[in-house]
Amino acid sequence: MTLTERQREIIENAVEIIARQGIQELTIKNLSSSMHISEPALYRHFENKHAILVAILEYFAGWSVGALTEIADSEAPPEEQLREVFRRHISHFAESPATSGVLFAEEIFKNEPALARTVLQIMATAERTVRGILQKGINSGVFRSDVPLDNLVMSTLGPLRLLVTQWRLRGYDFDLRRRGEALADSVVTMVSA
Amino acid sequence: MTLTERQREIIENAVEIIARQGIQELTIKNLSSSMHISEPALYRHFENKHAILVAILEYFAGWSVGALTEIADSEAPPEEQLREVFRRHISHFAESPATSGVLFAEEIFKNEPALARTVLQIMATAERTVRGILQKGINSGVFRSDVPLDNLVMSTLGPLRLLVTQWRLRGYDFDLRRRGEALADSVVTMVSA
Amino acid sequence: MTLTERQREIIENAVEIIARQGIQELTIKNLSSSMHISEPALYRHFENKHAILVAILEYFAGWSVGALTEIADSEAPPEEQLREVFRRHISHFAESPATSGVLFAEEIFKNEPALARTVLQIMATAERTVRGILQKGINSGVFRSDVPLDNLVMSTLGPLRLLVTQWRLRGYDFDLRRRGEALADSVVTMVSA
Amino acid sequence: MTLTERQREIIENAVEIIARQGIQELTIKNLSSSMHISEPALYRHFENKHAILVAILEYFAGWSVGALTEIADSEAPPEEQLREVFRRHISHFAESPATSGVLFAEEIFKNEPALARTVLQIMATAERTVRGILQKGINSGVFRSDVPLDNLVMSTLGPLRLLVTQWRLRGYDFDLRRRGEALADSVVTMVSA
DNA sequence: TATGAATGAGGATTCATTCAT
DNA sequence: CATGAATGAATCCTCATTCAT
Repeated sequence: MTLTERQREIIENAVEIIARQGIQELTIKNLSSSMHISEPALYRHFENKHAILVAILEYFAGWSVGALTEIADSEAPPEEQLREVFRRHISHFAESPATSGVLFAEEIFKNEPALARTVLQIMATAERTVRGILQKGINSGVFRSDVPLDNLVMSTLGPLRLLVTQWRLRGYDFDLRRRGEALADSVVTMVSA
Repeated sequence: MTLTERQREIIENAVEIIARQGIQELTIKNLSSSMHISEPALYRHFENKHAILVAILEYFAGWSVGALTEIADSEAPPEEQLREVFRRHISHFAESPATSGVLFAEEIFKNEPALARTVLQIMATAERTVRGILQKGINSGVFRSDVPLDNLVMSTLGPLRLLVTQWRLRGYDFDLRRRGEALADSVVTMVSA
Repeated sequence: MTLTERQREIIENAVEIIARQGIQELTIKNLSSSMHISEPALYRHFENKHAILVAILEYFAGWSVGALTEIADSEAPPEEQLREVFRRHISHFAESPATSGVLFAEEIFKNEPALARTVLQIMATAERTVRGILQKGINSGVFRSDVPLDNLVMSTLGPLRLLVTQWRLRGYDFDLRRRGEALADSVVTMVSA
Repeated sequence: MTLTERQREIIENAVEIIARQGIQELTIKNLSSSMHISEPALYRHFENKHAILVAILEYFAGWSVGALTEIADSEAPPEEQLREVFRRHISHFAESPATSGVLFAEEIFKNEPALARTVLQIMATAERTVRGILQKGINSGVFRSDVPLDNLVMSTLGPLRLLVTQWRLRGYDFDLRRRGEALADSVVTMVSA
């Protein structure tokens, strides 16, 4: 499912629209006009609107799985891996703020069960990876064991999501990297034994 | 801004639709037919669709502020207050699952700046209250002081939000109260000195 | 077809709306709310909207026929009678500017043949009266006889209508009486032998 | 602001509808069905209904300004120019009776201030041109000087408007050209010294 | 590869009117 | 005499999509 150059441009524009104006504004008309092409032209590149949404999600799924796998497979100690989970996500969002509007906005895909499932899978992958990291840390005694692993996972990903959500809702008006770094420190501190 | 009986019914139906099918499906047609009335009939009770969304948000804002104020004003110790924040929210969602789809789904109101602002205010109120509780705990030495207060707040509300989000996305397929209680315990543990 | 007090109020309000906002804005809702009553309440006084329009026209027809007959039956010399035609119309409009918007706005009643006919009758009555006055003047040698009577009529009523139309379109921003008086003088001058 | 072929067809149909049934019947549905296309198809050619009305007015404004300028710039003597003003307008209306319903029906555009202003401008242009012609005639001693110029203008345009209005209201049931020619003669006679 | 023109379905909203109270 | 609640029909307009070119 590799994308053509044009397809990439399209989903970038689509993401931008979703981020800036919400999904309700992601219409074929808006999308095509943002690309300075005609509406039918879009259909040369994607079968229909659904296919565009699918591509958006797959794009993120690919990035997410890739990034998380890389982290989990690294030699770094668990605390560092945890920090890296924060760092990678936050870097990604800081570089293309638009994406944050899509990745954490599950509502968007509610109407389309197939997409909703993909979203859940992306979330599940992230959870699984973080759980793995935490488990390693617990085993090695770096992370606390007085809290159920599941809740430790929530306590890691929850704050990360909330930070990004607020950043987005507030119009990207604070320094995400700085706040993200600090939050990662705090989370690691709280998670540590 | 007290609602008539009929207005309450309408926003209940609207919330239900948003929760079950997403906002894209909150159309005047769907809403009116879910109430077994004609479309124009809705306009006797709300000036327009926007007014319905406003009413939904105000309804939640009212609930939220009320609940949080009550907690903060209680005599309970900080740990207990924190647990109560979890309990109240989770009770509310468990009783009317539909509402969770609205309260944590900021995306919904993206198109309408006035509504987006209200959402931010609701979030801000929650944050302020939790910050107050945490501060009290820090002062009394119950909560840890080695983590910036802001991040402590994120580490409290982030997991709560994430839990509810997952519950919703998974079709309410787990026992929110039990998981919520456990999560509250964990969060309190992690936040404690 | 005598009107109740309430009916008179209603048609006055209706005329006001037509004058200020155009017929497109003459809706039952606008009309009832301008009277601070409910919509169904209007139906106590008029069978339907059509009946309101009929009443408006009959109201004007009555005034117009009355005024013109009085003038034609007076003992005044033709020039004076002609000036009186101007004066009476202009006084009427100056006193209730709203009415000008209805009386000369034949378009308004286009959709309803019955009403269109009434409008034509009102116009025809005015023409007939003016023709009579002019004929008298021609017979007595005061008015010129080198122009067909029909055209003399047009040259009398045409300018009057145009003056009122412009006054209305320009938002009643000039002194209708003064301009009307001057115009009457000019018309009499031009019509005189 | 040149129109495409299709746009011209649309405004011709729109004018026809206004003329025959009144503006109240100029709906997107009526207009599109009169063109044997679907409603949305119209929106390919005009952004919205307002734009259609604007185009109608601009079309007339263009014609009107053009015709009047041509007349005023001609070498013909003032009496002849005055007659030409009548002739050109009347020819135009006789050829496409529909247009008369729009050009002299200011009420139509009442709701839309922008359009109302355009109507006033068209009227003002006509007035200015006729005033110029009359002034020339007065200067050269052909036209009378015992009547204020303003009123002379009213006495020229007023009858012309009234004639056309009556023709339209009576369902185009008399020979406009013949009556127009005769009226022009009469007006010139009355305006002459 | 691109587009101009078109469309069926549906969007929110307003209309005049009715009816039970 | 008045109203709150309701409605069928119609309003303008937008949607994703198609098709001939």
